[in-house]
Amino acid sequence: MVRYNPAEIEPKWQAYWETRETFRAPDLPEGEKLYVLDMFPYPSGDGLHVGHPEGYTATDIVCRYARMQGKSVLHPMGFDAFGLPAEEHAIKTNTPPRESTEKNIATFRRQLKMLGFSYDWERELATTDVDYFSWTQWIFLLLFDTWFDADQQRGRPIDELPIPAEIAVEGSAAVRRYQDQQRLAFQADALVNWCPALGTVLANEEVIDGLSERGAHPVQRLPLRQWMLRITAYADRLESELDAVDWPESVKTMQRDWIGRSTGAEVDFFLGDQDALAAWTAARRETGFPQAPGDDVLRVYTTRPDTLYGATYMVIAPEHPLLDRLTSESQQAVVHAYCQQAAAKSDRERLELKEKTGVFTGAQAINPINGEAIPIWVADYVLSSYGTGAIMAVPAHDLRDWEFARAHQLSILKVVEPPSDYQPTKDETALAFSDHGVTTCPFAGTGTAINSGSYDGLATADFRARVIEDLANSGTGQGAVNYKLRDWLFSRQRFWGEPFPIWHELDAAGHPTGMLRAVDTDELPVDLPPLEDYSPPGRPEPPLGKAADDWLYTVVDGQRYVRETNTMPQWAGSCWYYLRFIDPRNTAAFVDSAKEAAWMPVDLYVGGAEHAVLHLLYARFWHKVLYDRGYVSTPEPFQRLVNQGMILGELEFTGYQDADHGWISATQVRRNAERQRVDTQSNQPVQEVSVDEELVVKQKDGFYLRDQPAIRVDSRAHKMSKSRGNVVNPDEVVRDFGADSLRLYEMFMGPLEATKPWSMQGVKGVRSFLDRVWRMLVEDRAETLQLNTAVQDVPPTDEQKRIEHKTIQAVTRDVENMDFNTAIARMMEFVNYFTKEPQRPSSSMESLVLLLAPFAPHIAEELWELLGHDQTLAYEPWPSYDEEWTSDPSIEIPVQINGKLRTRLTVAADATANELENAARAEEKVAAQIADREVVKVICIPGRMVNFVIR
RNA sequence: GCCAGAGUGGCGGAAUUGGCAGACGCGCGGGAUUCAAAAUCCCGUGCCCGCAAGGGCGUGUGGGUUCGACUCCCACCUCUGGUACCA
Repeated sequence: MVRYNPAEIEPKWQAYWETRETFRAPDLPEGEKLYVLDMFPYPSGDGLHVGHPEGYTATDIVCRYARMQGKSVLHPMGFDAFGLPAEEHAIKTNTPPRESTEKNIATFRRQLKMLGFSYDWERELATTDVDYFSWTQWIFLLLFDTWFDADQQRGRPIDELPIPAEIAVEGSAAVRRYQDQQRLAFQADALVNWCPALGTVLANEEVIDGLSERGAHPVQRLPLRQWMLRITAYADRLESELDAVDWPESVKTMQRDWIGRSTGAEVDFFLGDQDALAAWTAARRETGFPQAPGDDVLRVYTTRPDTLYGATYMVIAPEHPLLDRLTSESQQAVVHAYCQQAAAKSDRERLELKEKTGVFTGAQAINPINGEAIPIWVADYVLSSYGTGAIMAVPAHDLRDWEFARAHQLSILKVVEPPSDYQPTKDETALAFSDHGVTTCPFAGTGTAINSGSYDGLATADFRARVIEDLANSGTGQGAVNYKLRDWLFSRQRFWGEPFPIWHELDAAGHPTGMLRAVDTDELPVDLPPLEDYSPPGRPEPPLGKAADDWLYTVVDGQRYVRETNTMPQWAGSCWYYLRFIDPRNTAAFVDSAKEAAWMPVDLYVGGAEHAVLHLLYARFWHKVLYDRGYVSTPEPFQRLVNQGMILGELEFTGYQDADHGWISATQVRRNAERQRVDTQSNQPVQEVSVDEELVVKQKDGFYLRDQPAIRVDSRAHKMSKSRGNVVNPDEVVRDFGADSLRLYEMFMGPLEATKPWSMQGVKGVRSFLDRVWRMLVEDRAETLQLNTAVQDVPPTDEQKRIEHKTIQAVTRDVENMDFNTAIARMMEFVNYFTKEPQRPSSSMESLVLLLAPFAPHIAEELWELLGHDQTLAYEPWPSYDEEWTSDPSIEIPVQINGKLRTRLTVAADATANELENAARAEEKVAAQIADREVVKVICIPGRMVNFVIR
């Protein structure tokens, strides 16, 4: 008995591929190239998740198919291995994080190899490899050496930065400081999440609702010197160049929303007395609108400069630099108290309290459009980090300003008349109020100007254009663009990350002077130092501060320096790994230009949708800098992107119970505003309870408890999680069913991009398909491996030939479209047909084996060998089909009467409309139905259908 | 709230362009084989009425366009993901 035994044949073929280097990619592509990339995994201690092989199998099929079509394929794999879990493990066990990281990588590598993916393992890399992060540091230095030329819209070497004369005269230190301000990698104070109880700084994702994820300790926001990357300089290009890539529209939209480009104007409001206004106005007319606002004005950004006449007050953020100067003596106490309170609140808390709080500063500013003085308030609904951190409030035409004005009795002046047929939006009506029987609400749309002096009667768009021109002429404003995108906070107070290749200059007393020195590129890498202990430092400082002095300090040319002790975030390594895969062992460059130009861009990039914004935006940013500086040949790194869907746990029945464990029907459970499930009658939260399948019975509109037919339960699948206990382990699936079955099942579940639940029965199903494939070709009752006697070297019958060619056509088309589920269904049909055939032509069997090979490569290689071949099938030509054999000579078509199916008709495939109609009329059933009725119309679509419209 | 995407049998899903709804698989029912079981093979399987022939109803809900709608249009409901005062 020679049964299909994946445990035996899978390791056999994996060893074959490895020893013969079957999937080694050439340095340079020969002929048509295809670069297919998987989002490389973070090697967690839990090992591979069944979600990983979903995308990996899809790309593997694409690659194996492409090789059989004669393309040069680059298909690498590596590990995104810096990260928090390894550092936490290091702290707990006081062992270097590299140890656990390497152990985890070994597990991942074993599991990936066990699944038979056709990676070129010679190119494997981990972001934690010193050879790799040496070049990450090199790229950081390139960012450090680059400034963004806004006129040319590209990054240029810092040497080429024009130095203003007034700075040049101040000497070299001033020039260096000026340069440092313009670099793409620069330093700034930014708020960090400092957790005193844990004695460490936390990443944003480690803070939940203002408490630490671990231990739920309070977290404070502290300003700390941080490295930033000037991604905002590239905002325009990051947005517009999305047009050129073949990505899901939803991902492009998410990136555009994240970048959040808006256009409007910056306007200066004079801060002096009315008496001084004339002089200021005259001066501005002379000098024009200055680059920096100066102390005598409050600069605002607005997208609606057409509403300038409706500005009745101004608001600045609590962190605004002018706040102290603006605050009048009498208001000092309230303003101070307000700012203290605002600072204590986390961003989230600020949002949760929806009321618009704020206090008057005591100061006023003069509106340049009409010379009127309006009060300046401070309120935390204005963000310091957007625009200029100050706004002109137009309560009549901005919902937030309206709410604030209503709460603080500030005046509201209408300056835009809505179109006559305008219906207020939901949000607008929600804010309506009635006064003396008149109801008013804000209007945030566009319309016609009123109460706006000489601009009255202008449409919003025209007003906008005109007023921007007028503001520019008077030197009080100019058109401006703003982005929601912020500069990228690039440092972490962590050990397990890439060290920055930067020295800080120290003065005689050992204090930093603020001057920086880049590590020479020939001194890279800056490796991580060994530490005595990995526990948090207990101060809001990085753990690298604990390194030995010989790592921390140096002296160059008599000048003493201390190392930068922050490390880079996990995103850094994943920003450019796709380039290193092209030339992973190069010691002279991060990638050889000829190889880069030959392989780039990545033709297909597959991974989870969770990276839709950050990873993909950061990588595109780095790539554009490398492009500007001439190191890569394409403006975009990833030509085509596909997101694989999430794999959920097995389907479960979920019931709901109240606090006393009484059942509540799912029909009366809703999510409240906080996304908690509550009983709609009592408004009390309910508990989710998993219900055994046995206790559930199906009724017409859903599932109900067998014992309590009034209680409906939900039937759904949940995310896999350790706590829910529904995690599927790929090792076990391979042990029980084999890698080919796992691969095949992951592809058979449904469309690649869909979210879908796991089913172990489904795995069993595809395994029995592979068993059937095996028995179709193998004599399983024989003692030794031999071909099934039904497999014979005979030409196929016409019918067999049609099945074969139709299958090749369908599978080819489906693989091209990445519709792997239907491709597998077509192969199942082929096997269902041929297992019933007493004679199975070996040529047809070979076609099926080749079609199956990308999906289930181990069994395919084994059967290929059995069919008498002594070479791998990895480079065998993909089966071709003949159009002539993909259609049947006669077909069955439906006959409808008034659009309802009445009967079917077997006709020649090329029957004309006339022939169809006559054949249909001759059909007994049809004749009976149309006999005494008037036939109004007959629709005959050759090859499709016939429809009689009768009265 | 806003922006995407989705809703088809008991379950996963299929349906080139508006043209036979439910391919393929799971599950379930029946049968063959077997001392028996596993495995395998064969038949059936959307729901309702009917012994059957046959008929009616069916792609989240309500409406519309069309000879004909899972597919196109309008409104709504539910779910999933993203986002959150960005002036």
